Amino acid sequence: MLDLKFIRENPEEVKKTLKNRGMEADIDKLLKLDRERRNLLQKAEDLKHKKNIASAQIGKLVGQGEDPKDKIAEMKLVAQKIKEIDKEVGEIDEKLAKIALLVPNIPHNSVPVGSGPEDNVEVRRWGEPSKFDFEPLPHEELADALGMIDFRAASKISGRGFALYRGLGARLERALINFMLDLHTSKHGYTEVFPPFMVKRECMIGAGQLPKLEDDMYRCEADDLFLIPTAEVPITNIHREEILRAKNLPVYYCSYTACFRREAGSYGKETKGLVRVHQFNKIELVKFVKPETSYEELESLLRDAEEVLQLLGLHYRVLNLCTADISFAASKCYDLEVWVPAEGRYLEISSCSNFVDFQARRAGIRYRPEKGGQAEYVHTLNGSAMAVGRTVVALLETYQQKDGSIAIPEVLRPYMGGLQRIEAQRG
RNA sequence: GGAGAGGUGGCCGAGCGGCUGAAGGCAGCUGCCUGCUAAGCAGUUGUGGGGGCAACUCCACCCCGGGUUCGAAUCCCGGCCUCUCCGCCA
Repeated sequence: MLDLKFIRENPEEVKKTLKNRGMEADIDKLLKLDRERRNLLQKAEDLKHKKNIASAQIGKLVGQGEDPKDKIAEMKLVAQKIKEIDKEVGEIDEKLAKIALLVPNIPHNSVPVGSGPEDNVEVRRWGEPSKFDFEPLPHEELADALGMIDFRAASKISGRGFALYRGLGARLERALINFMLDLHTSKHGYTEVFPPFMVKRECMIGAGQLPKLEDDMYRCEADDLFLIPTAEVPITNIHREEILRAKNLPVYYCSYTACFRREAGSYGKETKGLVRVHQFNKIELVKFVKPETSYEELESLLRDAEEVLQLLGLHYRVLNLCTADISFAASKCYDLEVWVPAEGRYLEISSCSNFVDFQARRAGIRYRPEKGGQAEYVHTLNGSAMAVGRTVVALLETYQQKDGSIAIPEVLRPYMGGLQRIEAQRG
């Protein structure tokens, strides 16, 4: 959420942002409501002032044993009037919030202006696409042939868009999770967190997922709880409505969770394999930092994420997303795209974003500066490091051998019981 | 699921219809003092919003939402959360 005062004072910039992002929100109506609201507020406050003074007088008179009947009768009317105005203000507040929650974050000036994914700017590439002297197979075929993933069983159990890992497939998934968590906790200084996978509505609003994306969420209606679409939601909300100590900043968390997405509206896209499923595993990095450091922190967050792919020896590129492509709550966002040989293209595998004070304002996460004084909103950042399922996709396709087996990268072997290669299994 | 207790400022904790934006303590800040550190003394410190160039001033906020009242942190109703005991359970 943007500061209402900021919108009031910079309506043109906000409108420009909307245009650059290809989004809509009725800023003029917002401003009109804001004016009405302040008008009414003024009236209500004058009356309240009157009431407060009169009440104090009445108290005094009663204390002196008098009976100020007239005054009480008069105040009764004033109280009635106040109630009416307050009700009106409440109605305007609701309308105002509805619009304000739909206004996206202002992009940083280093974000390229664009109208679609084609305008994203490639920042760098690491490694090279692997070369094959045979036709590389897609991951779902490899995984099936090796008995690693059973899509048929998954759909029997849960319908389309789910995966059931078995044997070394399940082991590989677990190995990747442990490898990533170990890297971030022991080398990059993140504190591991294992949060609930179901969260309350206000957490979804705080992290900026709602009200915009409700259709894409799984919701448990009886309790109004949501299955998390990413660990970002529970982790960001750890410090909701808190004032952090400056000396404790920055705070780094990393977390493994399953993620649940309905993927409403994307039927027909990427229906095969692990690329787009309703439940997947992800390691997420989340930072709470002082405002003046957040863009540096974004760069180091990005490096922490990149290191996962580098250690796994997977070719990737880094994109600086353009205004049309960065998420609603982000001011700047880098995507990591990993090379998937069978398809001969780059696949989004991580997204690293700076939200500046946007989430913090929604969620009420502040800190007290060293010198004391006013509490200020922290800046929040997060990034995937990595989406595990898509890492499996890239890994299988990149390390496939002519005989259909998969070579296991060095760093994963300790997590695979020393195994160097995945070959066809029985059962 | 049943029976109780409770949610007050950065933290702890008093208050239980008007003199309370809220005692006291801790923490923070500012002076003084002190070889340094620690301690001590004095002062000061909540958040959000409105108006004014300003000093300033007004309004709201004691978990959230309603209600009673001229007046609510204090009384009533609903919700959320926490704790204790019983039951159930991986």
